[in-house]
Amino acid sequence: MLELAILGLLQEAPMHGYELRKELTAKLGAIRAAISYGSLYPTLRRLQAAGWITEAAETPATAEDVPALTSRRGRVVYTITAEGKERFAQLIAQTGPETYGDTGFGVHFAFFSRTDQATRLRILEGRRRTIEERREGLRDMLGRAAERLDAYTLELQRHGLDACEREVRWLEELIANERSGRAPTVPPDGTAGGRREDNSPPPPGETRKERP
Amino acid sequence: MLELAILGLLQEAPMHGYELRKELTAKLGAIRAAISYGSLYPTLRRLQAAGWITEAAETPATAEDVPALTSRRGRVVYTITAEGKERFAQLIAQTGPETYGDTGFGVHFAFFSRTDQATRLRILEGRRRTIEERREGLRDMLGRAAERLDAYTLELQRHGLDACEREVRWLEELIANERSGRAPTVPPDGTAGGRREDNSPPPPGETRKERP
DNA sequence: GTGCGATGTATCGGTCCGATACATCGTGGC
DNA sequence: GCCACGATGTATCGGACCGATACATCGCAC
Repeated sequence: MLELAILGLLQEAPMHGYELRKELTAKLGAIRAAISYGSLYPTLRRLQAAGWITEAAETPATAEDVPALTSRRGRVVYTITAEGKERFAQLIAQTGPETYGDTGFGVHFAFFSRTDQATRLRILEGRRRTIEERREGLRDMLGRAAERLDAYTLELQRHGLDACEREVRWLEELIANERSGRAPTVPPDGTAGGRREDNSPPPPGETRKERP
Repeated sequence: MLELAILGLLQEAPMHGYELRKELTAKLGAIRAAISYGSLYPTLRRLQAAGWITEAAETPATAEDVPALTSRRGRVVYTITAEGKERFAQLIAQTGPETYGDTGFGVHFAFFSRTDQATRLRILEGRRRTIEERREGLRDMLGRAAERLDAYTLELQRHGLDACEREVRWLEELIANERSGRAPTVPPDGTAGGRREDNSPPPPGETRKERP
């Protein structure tokens, strides 16, 4: 998962580790707290060994001015390679059970603007399936096995069930939007929408289902 | 986390691994999919080494009848020890940053009926604090940094923000309930509430805020 | 001039997961 | 009669990821 996220971010611009972590946190803030350096650096090492990214010591723009006295050490900038872009394309397109888990889905979704529509639809429907199953499990528990559990556990299940139902509705909306060829929901004032680089869908619709 | 959950479940009854996993899945179904054997067995080993649980090969009740021919192998039953109960009490009472994360909070909450009220309140408030911070982070992102992110990422943030707001409200309710000395919300038909063993709170109130 | 928070790179031990392997049991179909 | 199949059951291995920790630099406020 980290691999996919790193490759995706480096595709936008070369970065050093610290920056990468901040961008990662910004992009995935909704699904995970903050990614640890204990994961980040080893993964960068691995990606580099595989030839998907290259490491370059930062050369200050004004290199001639201050040759080597202040020395400006550290700051290793990582750049994605052609093979890395290929790898990203492969990872982003391939779907499996882990694509539908909480983290996997979140990461894939965060890069939906680089994903073709067929894949987007496949992922959204797979995720819906997964959540529906979780929901049924919770419903069963709250129905049949309720007397075996204490009041707090039951309340936890109820809250979880609520979240499942809510997410299924959210996914339904997204799927409907996707099928109609529209971009995802756009905020009321309409001034959003990131820079368009490669293959995000044509966003012709300005419809926004109001959220009261 | 697993350690706490296992100790908590074995306190209700001795079990073998497979059963433990099922119970774990039932109790924590709302917060995590299903715990892996790759975590369960090593943890059981660790708990046993620490003297918190004991392992006993299952002796069939009708042991004399079928002495050793069919042999009935496998089925190792784990039982919690006095030290284990002590350890559980210690783990359930101690709070820290990891107590307020998604998984940590879920596990602690699932054993709230074995937790004293002061600790319950501390955990609920800590969790609320954590979610409020996550919420503020998402709000900032959707406000200031919105133009840097694509439409899908923004939609993900919105959904995350929504979930945060919802959870904060849920926690507020629970905190209010806790302060007033009531048990957690009780389903409308009122036939719930697990067996009462040690220290769950006196549940005098039958009030249930209706969920339309 | 000095302390302190942000920036920045890096490792280590430990927890947990996913895949895999293997054995037993009951049940239903042929 | 028998056998395939799904549930029950124990177990290991490699890998992903986290939390704590260490250490160095930079800019700024006091």
